[in-house]
Amino acid sequence: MQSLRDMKPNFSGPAQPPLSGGPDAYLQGNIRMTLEDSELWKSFSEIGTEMIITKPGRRMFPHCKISLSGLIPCAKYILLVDMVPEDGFRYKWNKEKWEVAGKAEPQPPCRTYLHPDSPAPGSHWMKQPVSFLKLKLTNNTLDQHGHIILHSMHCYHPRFHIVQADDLFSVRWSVFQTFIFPETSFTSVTAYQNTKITKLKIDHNPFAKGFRDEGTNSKRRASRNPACSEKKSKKPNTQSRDTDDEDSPPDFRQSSYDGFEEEQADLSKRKEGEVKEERYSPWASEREHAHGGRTESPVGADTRDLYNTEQLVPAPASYQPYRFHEHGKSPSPPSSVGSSNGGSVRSGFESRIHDVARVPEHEASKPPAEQGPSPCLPQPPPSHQDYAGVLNMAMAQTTKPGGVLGHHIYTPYSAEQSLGQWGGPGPVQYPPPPPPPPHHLPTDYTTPAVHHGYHHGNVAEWSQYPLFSYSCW
DNA sequence: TCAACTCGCACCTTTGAACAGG
DNA sequence: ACCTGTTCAAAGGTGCGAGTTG
Repeated sequence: MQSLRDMKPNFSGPAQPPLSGGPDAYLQGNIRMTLEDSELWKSFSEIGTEMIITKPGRRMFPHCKISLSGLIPCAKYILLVDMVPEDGFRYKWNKEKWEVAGKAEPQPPCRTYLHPDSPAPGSHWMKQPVSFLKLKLTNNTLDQHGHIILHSMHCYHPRFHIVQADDLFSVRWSVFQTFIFPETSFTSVTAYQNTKITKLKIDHNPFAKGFRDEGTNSKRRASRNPACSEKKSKKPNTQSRDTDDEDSPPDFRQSSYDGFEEEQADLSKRKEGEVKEERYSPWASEREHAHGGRTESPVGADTRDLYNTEQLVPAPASYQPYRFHEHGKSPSPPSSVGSSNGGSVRSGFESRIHDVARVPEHEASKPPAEQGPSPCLPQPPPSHQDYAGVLNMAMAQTTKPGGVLGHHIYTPYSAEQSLGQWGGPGPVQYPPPPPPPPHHLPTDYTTPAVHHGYHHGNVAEWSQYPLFSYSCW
């Protein structure tokens, strides 16, 4: 397991003080997050994970499931997940590979999924793996169910946030610790593009059991398409026209997901992350960027480094790039992805800093080659990238009278419980308007006063706006 | 023309209520 | 009355493939 700091050799700042000297050092010290089903995630990531998004919302598979340790058993924590764009591009599936198809669409309203158990004591979170099974993805920008809104043919990765907070209202001035697992990056699609992914999904998702070759539905498929019945009865994946059998990891081909779950008992299959110092809410961070702090200044970089809220859990090189940038016409092999920026992990890192820290329209005008290859590749996230997920949220908020905020957090509470929204009312402007004038933030984001000063609003303000309309129960 | 998207379908798992038995 | 286990139906999660859209 590698820390974010390890992946950023250029960030010359002193090894960041673990903030151990601070008053909240006790809660920063040794939180550990482990991705369950890591091997399954890797098997998808090696091919290029795709997640179906639909208007009514679709679950992720594999779904996000983590284990936690190092929490204070009696202290309450809130767990959140949001989706962060990997870059500023839209992709298309062309000839068995992903290619850049233009600039990314304006980001939809950023939403955060709150684990239904939140808030709960550390002992609760640590006693068993925490599943985000009910998290759903949608491409419906007008979604009213609280699903996470994504654009199709774009690349994202989930971010996990742990906040020590007694209740939902105190979250915003609590300390965030953010974790990322590179192997969880995925491309959102409305229909599977890569038949290998389809096959993996069918093989491991119990709900898709009916599509397995050994399943009872071979008759159904045969009846639906008699012409192909012979092929389909022999091929587990009815869509597969490529070399599935050879290319798919044999371990996953016929095994059931249940079986895989059993295998997961082996801790070696997990992916662990160590905590990095976390100081303030990622949303606060993004706000900083949205206020003009998006930063290209070295000072800004140092500051980000010092107070970075994101915990990177780097992926092994084995499931590196599968996606090619088309720029320059010739798709570069996975190994060349990093080299375009110098060949180091750091390179991809920096490229993504550009990708996410800028206004999409802006970055799209840049030749992708300059920005570096992308996406969905298990790359170390840049510190800027921490803020990407809510960048447009912050922009929208700061530009719309009344403090519109696009970052919605949904909780298990009922729709009737209008606990409020993360800082603003109503629908976010979409696409987001231009960023507001620069606005500097103090470095101490841990005090409520600071949050107030930056439009985090107060409890009363939140409670005006229905937010927790989505129950994951 | 075609890629992306939507929708209805059949098949499947999950969930919880209802019931029986100890 | 309580607990446990079983059965069953409803709800909802899947990918497929045809049709639609831009």
